Amino acid sequence: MNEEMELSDFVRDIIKKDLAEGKNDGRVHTRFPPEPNGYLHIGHVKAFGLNFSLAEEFNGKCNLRFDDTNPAKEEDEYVEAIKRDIKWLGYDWEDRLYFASDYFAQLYEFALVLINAGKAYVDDLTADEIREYRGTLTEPGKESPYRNRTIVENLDLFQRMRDGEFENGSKVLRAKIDMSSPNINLRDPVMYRILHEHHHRTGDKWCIYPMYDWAHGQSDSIEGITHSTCSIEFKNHRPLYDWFLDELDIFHPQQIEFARFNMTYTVMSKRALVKLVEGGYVDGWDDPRMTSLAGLRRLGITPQAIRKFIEHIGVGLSLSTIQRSKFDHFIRDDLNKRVPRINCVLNPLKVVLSNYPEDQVEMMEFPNHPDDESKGVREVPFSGELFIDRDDFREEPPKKFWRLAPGREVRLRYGYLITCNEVVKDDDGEITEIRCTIDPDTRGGSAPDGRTVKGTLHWVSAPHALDVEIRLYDRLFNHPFPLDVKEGESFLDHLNPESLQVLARAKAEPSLKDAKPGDRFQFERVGYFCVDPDSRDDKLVFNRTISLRDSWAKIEKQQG
RNA sequence: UGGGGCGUCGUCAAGCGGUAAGACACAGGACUUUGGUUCCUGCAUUCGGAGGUUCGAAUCCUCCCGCCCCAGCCA
Repeated sequence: MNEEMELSDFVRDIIKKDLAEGKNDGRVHTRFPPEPNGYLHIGHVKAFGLNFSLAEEFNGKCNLRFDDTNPAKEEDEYVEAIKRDIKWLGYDWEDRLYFASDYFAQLYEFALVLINAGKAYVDDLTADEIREYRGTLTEPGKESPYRNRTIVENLDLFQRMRDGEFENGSKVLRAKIDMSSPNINLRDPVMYRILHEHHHRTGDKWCIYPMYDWAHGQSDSIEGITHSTCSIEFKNHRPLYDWFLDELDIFHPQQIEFARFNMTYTVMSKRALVKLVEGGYVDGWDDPRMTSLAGLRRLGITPQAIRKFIEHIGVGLSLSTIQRSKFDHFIRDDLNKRVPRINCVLNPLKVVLSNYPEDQVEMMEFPNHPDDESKGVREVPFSGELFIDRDDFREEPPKKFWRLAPGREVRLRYGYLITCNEVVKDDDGEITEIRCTIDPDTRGGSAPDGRTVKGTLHWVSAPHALDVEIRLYDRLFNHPFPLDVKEGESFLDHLNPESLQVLARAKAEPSLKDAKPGDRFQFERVGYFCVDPDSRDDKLVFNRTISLRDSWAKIEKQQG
């Protein structure tokens, strides 16, 4: 497999062409412009991954710029969370951290230029009136009665808007373009609104705030951005983006739109994510079931897996819904290569080895990774009382069940071959333990006579086992398209009631004793797990990142 | 029904007039001290539909159909 494969898509084609033509003196400068009003989720990685990767690939730069033009929704908490998440993915804006609010003064000067050119005016219409005057999708709008105020009057009014003389909503500054344009964005768009609101960075210095359309292109221009990518819903805004830059006659970056993506069994809209958090359906923004980067991190997914996944879904203009299985593939693929193996029994079943010398303990050698010797080996204690998983024993084994059953011989991985001879039950008929005998000639797990067994089980020595808590996370929704709802339903109706199952009494091998939050392991034959920050010294908590592929489960399901 | 965008395997996605890459998923098989990994094999005579241009069309033209976005003083 070619790991260094060169990425190719229409955005990169545009840049290659620009470079070939010597545009922008050969510079490539991108930016990622999030609004600090929430946490980043996996969908955002497509956007910032693209921008930072473009800079890396074409020897350019990528800025991080917070688009903080609406003080009502923005907070420093989000600024910090967003920076943390981008860094976690391995991207670096170096010293180029900017805020649209850094440009408020400059933007104000630009507005004066447009007013002086007769291209912007102060409008006294109310929000409702502006909506009425705008027309509809099929009917043209009509001009505001304030549209032809003199330049002097506009200058005076705009100054007084800035000085705080007027109430919220009483006036706006609008661009004078074309009220009958088929593109509604060009029907005299609002450039500034009055908002007597405290801004997370500029405090109370301003009471007029620029709208996205007025701030964005000019901010790009100020930073010398050459290629300004954004999602496809801004396609209709590009004529406006271009209009402002052309009227101002300043450096003109190129806006390039691309499509977002959706993923099955999950929601990615900020609105939906907020609802999940605020409604208490999940435990905060970093709940491991969330597609927020904070959640994926806590689940144990690696940044490398996320990057690979994003690279593989491509960049285009069509809205796609990626199957969750594709993401799962990249999660497993990365973890498999990266993570050490360990033994952990999720649902313990006691196994007593009747012919194993009492009180004897042997240290068995386990490789930490079956395909990577450099990861070394470790010693694991073996004794006469063990735990195996309840799933690995059946009193009446179905067809194709290779694991332990009365009279059956199986291998304890890197231990011994054992045969089950007795099943012990309590008064309710519940199996409490099974009694087996070992073949003492099979230490390490292979028989000198060459006989083979089909089943190999993982195990933990009972007296040495660590008690750990396991949180089995599953998909948050049980519907592939949670947002597809019938009348009167909500996406919340598609919540999977079994998305979290806690196993409080799992048994892990002692090697895990010094594991720290964030450490990842493969529990052999089970799945990939990550130590949760909720862990305490006396009790480790593990989150299941993802299970191993399980072909036995498939067979069993087919058998009914 | 105004404007803009998109329609290629179940899902993503290459392709840009020369005769349908790749990935995931799925189905077989090999190997295996993880029913994991790995490795083979199979998986669109056909590109939303219908016409047309051409020696030749997923690629060009015409018409039609479907899906998405836009009427915030949100971004």
